[in-house]
This record gives sequence, C-alpha cells and structure tokens, in this order.
Amino acid sequence: MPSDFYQRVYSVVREIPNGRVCSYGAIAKFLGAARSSRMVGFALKQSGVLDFLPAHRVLNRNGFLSGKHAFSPPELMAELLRAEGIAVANDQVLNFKELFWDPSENLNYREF
DNA sequence: ATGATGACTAACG
DNA sequence: GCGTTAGCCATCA
Repeated sequence: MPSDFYQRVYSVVREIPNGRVCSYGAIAKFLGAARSSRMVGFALKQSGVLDFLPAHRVLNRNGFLSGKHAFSPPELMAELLRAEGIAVANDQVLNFKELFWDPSENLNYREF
C-alpha cells in the first residue's frame, strides 16, 4: 500500500505531456517536498506495477537518464524517449531545457 | 526506535 | 569545471 506521497508523485508524472520531460526536483517541489527529490525517484522505481507511468520522462536536473538502469533493458528508457521524438545521446536528453515541463506552471494543484 | 539506502541537489574546495 | 561532502527525508531491515 503506497503512501500518499507516492500517489502524488504518480499523479504528477502521469500528467507529463507526450514528448516532454521533467526533473525530480521540480516534481518534489510541486508536491511541497522540495527536499524529497530522492523519494520521487524511489516512487517511480516502485511504480512498475501500477498504471502506465511515463517514468522515462523524468530525469535528473541535468537531463541525464539517471534511472535507466531501473528499466529492462536499461536501453528501453532512451528508446521510449526517442519514440516520443525526444533526442537522446550518451544517456542524456539533448534539448532537455526546451522539453522541460514544469508542473507548477502547467498543472493546477488539486487534491490528489 | 535506530541505522542504512537511494532514479537527487546544492554547496565546497 | 570536476570530484567530494553534506543535507534531505520516505522506506525498509
């Protein structure tokens, strides 16, 4: 039984538009737990059994695929991103800055 | 309850 | 600009 924190993480990640990416810190901040960025990644790792979750669109603040090793195979993460038109090279999203999607500016806060 | 862990970040040197 | 250190805090053993 996932905690509410997890549910909130999933709710935000699910709203990430196709072809866009986000960072752990941004999600954590939006959830009001700016210092719990690590927990965001932790939640995503456990999200495998839940509904579709674009976890591959969530990267660290540098745009690196920090969580690719959690996929099977790890290359799957980069492939999923490329499948959405996102350029990936050397485990990094090239135009991360342009593709960045900030939940605090594009998603209205609501009860999760 | 205590200590270790981690898909992170920011601050130092 | 890069490697190291230190905070952070929800889980888990």
